[in-house]
Amino acid sequence: MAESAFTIKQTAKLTGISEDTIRYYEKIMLLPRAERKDNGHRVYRKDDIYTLKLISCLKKTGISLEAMRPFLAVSADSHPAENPDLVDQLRDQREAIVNQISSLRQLVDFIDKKLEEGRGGGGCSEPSPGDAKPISVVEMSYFPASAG
Amino acid sequence: MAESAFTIKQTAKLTGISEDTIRYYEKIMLLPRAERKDNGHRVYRKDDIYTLKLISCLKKTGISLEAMRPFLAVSADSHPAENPDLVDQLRDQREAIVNQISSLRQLVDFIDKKLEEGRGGGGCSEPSPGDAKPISVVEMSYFPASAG
DNA sequence: ATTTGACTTGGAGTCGGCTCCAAGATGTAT
DNA sequence: ATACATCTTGGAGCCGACTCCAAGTCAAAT
Repeated sequence: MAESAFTIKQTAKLTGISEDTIRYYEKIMLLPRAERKDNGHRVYRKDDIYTLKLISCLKKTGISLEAMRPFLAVSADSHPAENPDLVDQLRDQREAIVNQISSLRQLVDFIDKKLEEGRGGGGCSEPSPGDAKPISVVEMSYFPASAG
Repeated sequence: MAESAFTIKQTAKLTGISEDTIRYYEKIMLLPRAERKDNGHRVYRKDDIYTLKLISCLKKTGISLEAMRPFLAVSADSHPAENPDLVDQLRDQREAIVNQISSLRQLVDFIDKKLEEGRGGGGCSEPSPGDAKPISVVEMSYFPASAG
């Protein structure tokens, strides 16, 4: 019968996202309106837990709630390839994330240099629009490139 | 004499950070109080430009202004190793960033999978407290690990 | 002398993302 | 019956990071 239903409290505990925040996500329609019991209480299922965990995962990457929508849409939709808009949004996100990764890598190098020695600078340039190649940040200049 | 001095307007243009934002950074003391001319106008030098570019770089990684302080301190301080607090903060940041990178990598995999096929899930687990090993995300389960 | 422009200050407003609260409905335990 | 817990709703408040504005200063151009 009841295929694993959870209260909002349990859901919060399972996902590490507070009850208030879960309700907030529903309010801003990041999540679909949750199923209700006769008394109006929200009911969550496995899939909802999964979605919330996905959100929590996306949050770790630092993206905004708005930017998450395509991911959640594509996660719900089992045939994403049929939706060109979605595919475009995902491609854009992918690119943004790859860039972010390379900024972060350079930052790690910057820290390592600072920790190992006591001098030297690191910078962060516009990642070349190629792809995620192993960048040798050690060779980077203080002033990467001036913004036009 | 004047070793390359810039107005706030020029600085904003050079760094891609708005004048208001630069003043704001000074107000919250993310930046040291800028030198002033006789008329009270701010003057910026090469080093200040560099610092602002570093901030802009740090912002790309998604860290908060508060979290930037150690970086800016270590960047200004030429002998960071002598300040243990700073070193600790940097280590913590390094760890956080490495974790963020692995979350982001998994996300890229998630997108790739969604784009290539039309199904499957990706998740994002707690990165094992070892280090940045090449994680084969392809093998990840839908429900990585429940939060205690 | 006055206008124009680049700047100063302090403070108010905005937006995203929560977080907290009060009032009310329902469910179970005593 | 009454107390307590668990939920509901709507709305207010908070924090970070800006962003905008009004009033004023100063310097050069007309």
